[in-house]
Amino acid sequence: MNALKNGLDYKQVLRDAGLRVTPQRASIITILSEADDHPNVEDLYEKTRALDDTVSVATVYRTMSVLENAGLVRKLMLDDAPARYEMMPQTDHDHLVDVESGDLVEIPGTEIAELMGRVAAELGYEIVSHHTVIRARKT
Amino acid sequence: MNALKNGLDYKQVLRDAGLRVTPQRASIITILSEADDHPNVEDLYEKTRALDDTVSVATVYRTMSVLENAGLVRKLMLDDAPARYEMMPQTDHDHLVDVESGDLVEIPGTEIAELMGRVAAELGYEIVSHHTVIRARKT
DNA sequence: TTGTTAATGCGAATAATTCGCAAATGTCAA
DNA sequence: TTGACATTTGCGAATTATTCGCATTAACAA
Repeated sequence: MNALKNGLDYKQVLRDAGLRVTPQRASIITILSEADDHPNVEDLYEKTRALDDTVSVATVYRTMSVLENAGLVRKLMLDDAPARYEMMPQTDHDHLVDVESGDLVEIPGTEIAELMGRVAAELGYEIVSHHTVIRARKT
Repeated sequence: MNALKNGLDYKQVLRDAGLRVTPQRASIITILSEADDHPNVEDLYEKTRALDDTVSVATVYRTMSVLENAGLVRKLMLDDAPARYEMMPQTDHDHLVDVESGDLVEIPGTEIAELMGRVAAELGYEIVSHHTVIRARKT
């Protein structure tokens, strides 16, 4: 009953990490979890406010940071825009930025992840995470 | 004789792009071209100053931006640190960040680039550029 | 050589993010 | 249940990378 759309029980994850389950965190996580785009802090702040006007921008920032460390959230740094966030996807994926429109497209599949694992292994490393960003234009 | 270590004649590239060849740009490009790490603006500014004290930080920023648009320089945005730069490599490569030490390792080879091209094509796009960052730890 | 226009240095401005602090609140042990 | 206490919060101020405005300088085409 605490499970998000992605199947994660965030309350459990927070507690397991020794973190507290606060209403602000719950609200922010709900909003991020329901977003189908990749919101930045401003987006998150505004949408969360509509649901719970006790949250401040600072808390959105702090929550993103906390959730990222807990492995629940992925931070996307693209171009020079403010950071965007997404719930850590169960099926990993990468991103393609349409350079004309600025649209962000998700690249499905495991092919990229597999290659990354192989490449890292060849260099004597084990992957913690990887992220590919392709900038492209429609053909 | 104007060719950099990577074989590019930057004066020609600048002129072809309708840009002027200024001493400040020359100094900055020399420094960046000789760097074997991936300097940020502060690094570049300090090293360039030792060679040419007419450059200002603003010009380093502007030069990086200009060179990036001209396709001579690649900007690396990793984590939350200030942007780093490298001369556009003739043999494309990606990067691996050692999460323990913060070291930045270059991943050689064309395998990644090839996969990216294929993946983009499947989505109906042609690649402008791509960049993969792997965060990993030594095994 | 000269006129045009891009490029520069300087310092101020901006924008995203972080911080300091006092008040509030989740959690755990009794 | 209650209390104690460390975490978390809101607020606004501080920080920091980067950009801008503007007057001056200098590249380069004619």
